[in-house]
Amino acid sequence: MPELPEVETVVRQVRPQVVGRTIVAAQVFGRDVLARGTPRAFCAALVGRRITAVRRRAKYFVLDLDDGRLLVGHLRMTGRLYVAREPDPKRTRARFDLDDGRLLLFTDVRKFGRLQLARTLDEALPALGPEPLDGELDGAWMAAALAARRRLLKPLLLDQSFVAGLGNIYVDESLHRAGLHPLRSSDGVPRQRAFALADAIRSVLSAAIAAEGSSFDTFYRTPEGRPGAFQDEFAVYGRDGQPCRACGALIRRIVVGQRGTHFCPRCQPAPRGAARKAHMRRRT
DNA sequence: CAAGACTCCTGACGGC
DNA sequence: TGCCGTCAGGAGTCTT
Repeated sequence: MPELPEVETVVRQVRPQVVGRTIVAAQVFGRDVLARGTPRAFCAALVGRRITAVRRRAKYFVLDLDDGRLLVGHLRMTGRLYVAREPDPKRTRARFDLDDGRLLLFTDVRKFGRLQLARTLDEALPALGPEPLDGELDGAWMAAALAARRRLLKPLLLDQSFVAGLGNIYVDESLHRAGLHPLRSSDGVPRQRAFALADAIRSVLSAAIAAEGSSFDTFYRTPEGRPGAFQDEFAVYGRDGQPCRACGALIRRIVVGQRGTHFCPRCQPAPRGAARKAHMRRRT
């Protein structure tokens, strides 16, 4: 699903196609496309605006407009943002006609994605943790941040107010690279492992961006229409029952916080009592 | 503060 | 073959 690497790929590929272009018409289709405001005001505010930049914050994409306002969107599960010559009547939730005759489309099969117009990023976005690739998220930061909380690693890393941009796939992959079990408590992580986790997050995300993201189902495609390639490098995600590429033990899948969670029982040793907890969760 | 449940939505998939 | 139940998952909200 679109996480940081996928959104970064979208932004990089859409940017050269729309920067400098002016929106000559805007339409919104269906309910709940907009996180805030009315379709009428949204569309009226966009017509005539020139797009001056395209960027990413966490899993949000941001289009800067020449009047200083921002078009902010989230792809959630199945959203796509891309430039096309022809509309996609079935899935399109918002359509922006550009002055070169092409269309900037926001499509979304499952309709969880949202758009909004804002004057500042702070106005549009909830509280977000640091960007993993901006330098702030280093070993020292991670060690202090983990120690300051008492939460299971898996849901903590999914929490966007802790670290921005990670989703289910890259949390599982990062924990495996760091040798940390998803059910471990954050305050029990040794300092050395916290440093390893910071490194793991950065290296997994960088590798995934280089591969243009992950496509393991029919949903995520780059704006240019290609699947990503990082699914070929998954160490644990979706590999339950298959041997760990590092040690040969069979990858396991459990549910943590209502999320499918994949790990290697040998590379990521369980904390005390974790097996019992997982067992009880499955029974209830 | 932590954590679980629930909600939104629809294509894909397993079972019979 | 075809119908139907179940699942997946980001993030907000509500409850325990």
